[in-house]
Formats: sequence, C-alpha cells, structure tokens
Amino acid sequence: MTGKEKLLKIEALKVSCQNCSLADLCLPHSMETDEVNQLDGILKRQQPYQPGQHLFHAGDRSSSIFAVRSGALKSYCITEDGDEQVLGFALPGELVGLDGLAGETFSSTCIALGTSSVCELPFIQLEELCHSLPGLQKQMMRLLGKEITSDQHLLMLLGQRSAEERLASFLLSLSSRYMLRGLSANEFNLPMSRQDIGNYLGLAIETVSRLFAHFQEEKLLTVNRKQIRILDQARLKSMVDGCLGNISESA
Amino acid sequence: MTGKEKLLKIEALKVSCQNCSLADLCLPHSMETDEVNQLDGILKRQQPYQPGQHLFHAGDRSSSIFAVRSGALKSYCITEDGDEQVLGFALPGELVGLDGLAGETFSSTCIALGTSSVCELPFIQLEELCHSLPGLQKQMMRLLGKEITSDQHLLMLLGQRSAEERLASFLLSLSSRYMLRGLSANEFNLPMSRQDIGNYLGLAIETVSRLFAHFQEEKLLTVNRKQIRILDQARLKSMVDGCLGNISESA
DNA sequence: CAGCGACAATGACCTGGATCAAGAAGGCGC
DNA sequence: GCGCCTTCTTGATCCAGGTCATTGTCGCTG
Repeated sequence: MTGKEKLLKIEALKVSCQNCSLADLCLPHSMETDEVNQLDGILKRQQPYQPGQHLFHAGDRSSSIFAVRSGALKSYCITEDGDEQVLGFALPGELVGLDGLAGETFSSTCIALGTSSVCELPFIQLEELCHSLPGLQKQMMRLLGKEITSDQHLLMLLGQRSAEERLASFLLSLSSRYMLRGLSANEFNLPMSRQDIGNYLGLAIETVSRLFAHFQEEKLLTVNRKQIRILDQARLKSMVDGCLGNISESA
Repeated sequence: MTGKEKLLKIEALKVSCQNCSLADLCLPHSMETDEVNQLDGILKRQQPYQPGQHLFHAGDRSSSIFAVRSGALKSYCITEDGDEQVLGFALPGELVGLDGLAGETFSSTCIALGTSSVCELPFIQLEELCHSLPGLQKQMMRLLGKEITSDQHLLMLLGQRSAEERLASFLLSLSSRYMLRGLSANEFNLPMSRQDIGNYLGLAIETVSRLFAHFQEEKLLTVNRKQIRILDQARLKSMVDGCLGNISESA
C-alpha cells in the first residue's frame, strides 16, 4: 500500500466510524491520523452475519466487544427452564458484548436479527490502547456507566409502568436512537419480531399487537407489519412522561 | 507516626478491608504493604451516616464511588411525576455510585437505611492508581461488568417472574450476600421497609406482606418484623430455579 | 402507660393483561 | 398459482396481583 492509498483509507475509516458509538472512544479526542490508524489496526473486519446467526453464546470465552455497522442484533439469556429473556437490541452504531468484561465469559447470547455487519474490538488490544491513549480508559468507563444507567431505565420501565407506557417508551427509544445516527426519527422498520418486543417489555405478544392497534386508533402512529410511522411524537412522549426518559441503549 | 505504628495501621486496614468488595480491586493482586498504603491514602473516612441521610442525589456532581463498611444503603431514582423506583440495596462490603462513572453527575440517589459507615474513593485518584497498579484497571472493568450482569438478572426477574418467585429470589440474594461477607445465611435482618421491597420487586406492599405470610404457612421461613430466619433454603431455591440464579448485587 | 404516628397484616373487591382459541395475512418453495 | 408455514391480529375468558379500607402492632414521647 502506498502512502497515498493508506491516507485515503484512513479518511474513509474516519467517515465510516463517525456515526458509530466507538467514535466516543476516539474521535472526540481529536484523534490524529496515526491514532485512527492504530484503532484501524485492532478492528477485525468480518463477513456480515446472516439472520439467526450468533455472534456469541452465553458461556463463550469473551475476548471482544462488537460494534454494529449495519443491521440489528438481539441480546438475550436463556433461563434454566429454557425460557428466553431479551435483554436488549443493538442498532447500527451501538455496542454489544460489554457484559463479557465482567469475567472470562459472556453472560448473554447475541444473535443477528437481519443481515448485519459488525466491527470486532479485542479486549486485550483495547486495553493496550487504553494505556497509550490518554482519556480512552475514562471513555470506556463512561460507556460501561452508560450501559448501567440504561439498564436502570429499563428496570424502572418494567418495575412500574403499564403495558401502554412500556410500548410507547420502547418506540420512542428506537426513534431517538435512529435519529442519533442520522436516520429518520418518525419512520423506521422494526428489526425484531412482536415476540421479541413482548419478551423484552415483559408483555404477551397479543398485548403488543392490541397496543399497536390501539395506538393506530388514537392516530398516534401507523403500523404495517414492521414498518412504523410515528404521527404524533409529542402525544406519545406525554404518555411516558415521568418515566425518566426513554430506554437508552448501550451506546 | 513511627514506622511501627504505621505498619500496625496497615495491617489493621488489610484486615478491615478483606471482606470488602474493594478488596477485589487490590488484595487479590498480592498487594504489598506500600500498595495498601497507597490505597489507604486515597480513601476518605467519614462520620457514619444517619438513617435517612443521603450520600448523594441524582444530578449531584459525581466524583467518587462508595463502599459500605456497615449498615445498608438504598439506591433509587425519582421519576418526573414524583414516583420512586428503587434500583438496589448495598450491604456491607458492596459498592454504590458506579453509575456516576457514566458522566459528570450521578443518575441515581443514595440514602442510608440504617446508621451506616462508608469508605469514599475519589475517581481521580482511583484513575491514577489504575495507571500505577497493573491489573487494577481490568478489575474496575470487571466490577462494572458485574454491575451490568446484576442489572440484567434483575431485568429477567421483573420481566417474567411471578410475585412469589421474585420475593424468594430477593431473599436468597440477601442470604448469599450476607454469607459472602461472613455473616449468617439463614438468619438476618431486613434493613429496608416492605415499601422498599415492594417497590424494588415491582410489587404492592400488600403482596409482599401476603407472600411473607404464605411462606410462613409453607414453613419455608419465619418472619418477625424485620427479622428473617430461613428454614428451608433448598425449597426456596427450587422456587426460583430457572431464574438464572439470584439477584447478585453490584459487588 | 396513654396516646399518637408509622409501619405491617389481612380482608374484600376489581382490573390489566395473560392465556386460550380461532382466523387472517404474508412469505416461500414447488 | 397453490398449499404450507410462520407471524400477526382479534375475540373471549380468567386470574394474579393491584387497590382500597380496616385493623393490628410496635416504638416513641410526654
């Protein structure tokens, strides 16, 4: 690779990464060409995952975190009696696998919902990079802290919100997360099934269906299969007021 | 302070700290006298907190994490409409304030349930220490990761467990946490009110009361106000099987 | 030790959302 | 295009647990 080619590649990387939550790790720190280059060196690029393909299973030896480039992922656990509990969804620009930092293995399982491409960031190299890049370590702590506060929000949701408030909050969360990455806040596709939504929100899938119908009657939104169009964001928001904001995902 | 006095103090510190979850941060790394000394230097000792006294409020500038030495703490958030959501309880040897790592301020509020003494560990000095002590940074990541997986367990609990399973799981969690710190696993005091238990588990206080009565009829335990004595740990455990273990607290 | 206030237990009733059951609408291979 | 399978919707019924109201118990203060 010539010097010029290399430079071009780095510029492209900067652009492709700037909507990614890993950007929090480096770009805001006025990372220079050689530093971006360092990051590039530790990112493992991979073939896209197909729908239903796993990134990792609970119990797998954990050695990396992952950032979604496109598509969508679902994190979940399986209880001893075989039930699934959905822990969250990762949209483009968001991270998964942070729970692997707790120990030697992942405590959750991660699966691709649609065709998805991801960046893999090995812990070991991340740690080394933490040492060489001042402030990066703090940023990592922040990301972890964010994950914690996001789980706390979900807890509040499940702990004391009605079915209606839960679904409204969920939709607003998706909306704001898509917006954050530069996509439409009022029109988007649900990457997950009703089953997954219900499980995540602690509701039966019939309840989710009925609520979608109800929201449509109320002219709050339109739903067509996976296609969502939010018509009255304000009124939707007023339903979840006092809910300490929406569910904000890992990153 | 003479050399001998100093040494004695350090030995005492080692002992008092070895049941504390901050021990995870240093003692397992064969921390030597001078290293314990370093840690001692950054811990701020304080007057005990009285019941109802706050350690910090949501929105306060966050600059430290706290380890409980004695007593018990409650973490909670207040929703915009004034409701309280209990996020967790910290028993002796456990940490609070990890959510403050997410940004400049705490996202939760922390209050003493009984008279409680704590160690305060300023972030800045913790960070510095992370640099000088190899492996400490990794341990911090682990503690944060643990916090995340613990929240995930609670999510599973609230998401799909019955009232009975929730309370059983809660009691077993307290039991194992007391045991971990060398206290009795089968006889302990509830440091929190029924109100707090109900709120934490997403149940009405009447339901908590009724369940305690029901558990007594079933000869699973005895309750007298705050005094709990577990009679049939095994059967209690079988109630929550498939619940992915108990609620394991922050540390 | 009487009286008050906070917390806990118990009883009676009601409702949100689960569960059960039966279509409807796509998606897909042949 | 036609069956077949999966996912989603809609309706009918039921019950766990919430809500409201009452009573009991402890601990504190004067």
